[in-house]
Amino acid sequence: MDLQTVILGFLNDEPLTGYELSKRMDASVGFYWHATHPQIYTTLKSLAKEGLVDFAMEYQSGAPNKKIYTITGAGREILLRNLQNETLKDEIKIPLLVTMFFGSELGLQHWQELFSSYLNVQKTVLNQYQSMCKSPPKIDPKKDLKEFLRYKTLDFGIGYQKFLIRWLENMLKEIGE
Amino acid sequence: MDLQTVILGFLNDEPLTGYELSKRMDASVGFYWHATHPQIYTTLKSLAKEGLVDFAMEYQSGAPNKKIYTITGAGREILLRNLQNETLKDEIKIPLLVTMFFGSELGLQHWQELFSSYLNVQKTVLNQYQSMCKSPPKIDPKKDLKEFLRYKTLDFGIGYQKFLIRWLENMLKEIGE
DNA sequence: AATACATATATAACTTATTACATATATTTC
DNA sequence: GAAATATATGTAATAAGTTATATATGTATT
Repeated sequence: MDLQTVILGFLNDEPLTGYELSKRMDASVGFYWHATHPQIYTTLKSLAKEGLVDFAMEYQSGAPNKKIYTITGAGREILLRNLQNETLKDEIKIPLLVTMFFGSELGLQHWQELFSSYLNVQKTVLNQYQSMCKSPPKIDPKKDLKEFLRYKTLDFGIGYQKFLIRWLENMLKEIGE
Repeated sequence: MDLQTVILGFLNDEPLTGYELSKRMDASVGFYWHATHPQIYTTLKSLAKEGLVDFAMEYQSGAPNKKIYTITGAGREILLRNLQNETLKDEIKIPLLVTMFFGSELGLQHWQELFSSYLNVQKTVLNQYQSMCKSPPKIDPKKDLKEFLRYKTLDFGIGYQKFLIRWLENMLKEIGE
């Protein structure tokens, strides 16, 4: 999995500008695959060079011009091939755990503060996820696989946050505070 | 959090060669912060240049020579500073979720196979984690914060794997197979 | 004797990602 | 009226990470 494939995936749904792509990512896939805007703009440029996407200029008087990107036939082929051959090797970097592994010298009080501020952040994230989907819909995977799979990525996020929050609360109980 | 800090963290415990460092990482921190060996060797080189680590050659007749790295006083200072100022921004890349978001065209059967092979991998990982710690020890964080925090990183891994496995089993139930 | 695997180190070429810089307008808030 | 924020696009410099290649030995297996 790489950013090229992620961008092709979004453009396979609808034409988008770099800016919109960036916002879309932040609001969905971004939680388990993040990219900054310079990365997105440079990747779009190289995708265009490879003929996997195309773009149309939308000239705006007053406001800055837009480049609206669309996926090409070749792009769709590459997208499907990449999704099929995906090796599913996770890359998970959780600095809290690394800090825990090496940071016992920071002392108990530091850890109480760190865990409880991290807990607050994670509760906010959970609320964000839950507000994206108030009532869990009953989607039949046989009827609408796309909606089903997309809902399930959110369901994963909610489940993960709940696990994290439980784990942190238990941690705080054990170290006091 | 960066690789420099991770390496300094290990060397703060004991002197190690690049190779040993690589093995240590694979067996512990590697699960939530992975690095390849070329990365480790180049980072050690730059740490030495900055005076944060030092090394002694161990000449071996027959076997290849070793470079045994130790942390310096400056290195210990930087380590503690980095751990204190850690911003705890997670970077999580889970290609399965990205593939789910864009890969509905792959069809139900593909998904059944993918989820069940991913499930097997995750069960193996859980077994690995559990074999590292057969009986959950009762560690008093007030008495041995280091051992407590290190155990808790493993506890996190076990909890995460259990969540993942439950989620995957539920998924397979919902899509059949 | 040959193969495979573990130990041990390292560079080169390449790809990816981050941070800082740079510009420009519209709308909202104080 | 000023300041902040959102929209909108990009480049440059740097840092980080991957894959392939290179060398060399010990031990265990077949």
